Amino acid sequence: MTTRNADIRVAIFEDNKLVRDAYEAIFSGTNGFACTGVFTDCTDLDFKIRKSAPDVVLMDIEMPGMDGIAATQQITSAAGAPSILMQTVFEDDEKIFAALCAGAVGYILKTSSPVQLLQAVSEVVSGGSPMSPQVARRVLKLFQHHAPHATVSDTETLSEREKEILTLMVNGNAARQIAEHLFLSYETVRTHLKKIYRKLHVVSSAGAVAKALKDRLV
Amino acid sequence: MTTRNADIRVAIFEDNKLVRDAYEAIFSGTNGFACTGVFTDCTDLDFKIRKSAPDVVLMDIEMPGMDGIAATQQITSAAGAPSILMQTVFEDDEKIFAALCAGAVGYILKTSSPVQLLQAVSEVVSGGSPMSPQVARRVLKLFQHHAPHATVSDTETLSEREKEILTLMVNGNAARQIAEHLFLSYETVRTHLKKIYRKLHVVSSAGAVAKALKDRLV
DNA sequence: CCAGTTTTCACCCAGTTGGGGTATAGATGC
DNA sequence: GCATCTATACCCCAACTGGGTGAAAACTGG
Repeated sequence: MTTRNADIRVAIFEDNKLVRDAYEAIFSGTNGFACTGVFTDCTDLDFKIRKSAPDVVLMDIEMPGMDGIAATQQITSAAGAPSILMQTVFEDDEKIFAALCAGAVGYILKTSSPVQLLQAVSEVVSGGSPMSPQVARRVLKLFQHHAPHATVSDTETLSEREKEILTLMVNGNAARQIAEHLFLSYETVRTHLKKIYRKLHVVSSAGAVAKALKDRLV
Repeated sequence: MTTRNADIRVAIFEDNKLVRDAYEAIFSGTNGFACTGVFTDCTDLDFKIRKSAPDVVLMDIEMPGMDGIAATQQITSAAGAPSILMQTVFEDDEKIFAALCAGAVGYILKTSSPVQLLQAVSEVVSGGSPMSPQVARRVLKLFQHHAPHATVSDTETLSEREKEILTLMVNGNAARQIAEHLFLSYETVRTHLKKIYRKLHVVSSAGAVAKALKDRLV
């Protein structure tokens, strides 16, 4: 460490100058924190990370060139990588999902106060994942069912047998295999399949499988 | 509503008497909150929920008889169900995962202070998902681990064109439709499909769709 | 007991699918 | 330049699929 042992080393990736300067001032001017790098984009990303050797990277999710999500993926793929705290102006389910999949450990809004920001970074260092309860709820929603189309009404019109057959289909079985598996005649399985297609408003096995997985019918 | 309009109605499920009484005291004795039900177990669960009509259910994750996870599942499966805030003594990855899958919207530790507890319940009501940064990190870990199977190696062997065609298939298109959509000949699309099947190790469109969705290839 | 639903099975038929070839044009790479 | 890859396109053929119709057995709830 080149800084005092208690200092948390923070690197900032942010394309907006006003925000960038504000962040730099906050971390540079607060005891216990050190701003070891301020960057406007992700070119030479590996070099910038090595040079600033941060404990925590504050990463803007939207940046020109390589965006924050791609950068997060690249940074976290290395061994001993720093923790990455994403920041965004507005919650966007898809982006949140992508950022967390990419390996970000926390998520804060740009509307957070300086105190909240410092606290969030501290929490990241001590092994936490700070995020606003609102963002946490969104993450949970994605987590609970990545595609919550929730066609409950349709699910329930499917009989037990039909769900059973749909499940087998999702697991890659063709009509003939399903028949063998359930000790049914091939024609019976086909009859079931036709009814399933009508109920799900699809016209092919591929469509049925897609609907089953997207709507969590199985 | 039988209570003042600003009051948040809370129902408590907790088998330990000391904890139970403490919680009741906290919610009964704080302005803006009303404790509308205190229960030691989940027998007659539906009745207890209907009777107490809570906005938020504070649910112990471990209880004799039906545990808090099963109870959460039952409660959230009904329409217009209350939000459920889980509480536990110690973080347990599996239990956290199960509880959130069951539909809990938040998660707090029993070591939380009364103020934190009240704040957590308030956050639930206003659409948030309160959880300690430590718990959030665990959720994220499970989330990152469970959700993105990301068979990157296999995905990347699919060419851009192949991914494009696979996406169209997932969206319910047959070979003929894909051909029209991409201004390709029917036979060309079929050639692509055959290559996709070989790469994904499947033998049908249904299998390809299942793999694409399960492994998030599209 | 009767009506309705589910489950089971069968046949017909046009169209599609999956597997196997073969081949040409363009891009990439050494 | 030559190898390789990708995208494009076509052919054959057996098998499967999806739609329709019909019908019997079993169960469900009045």
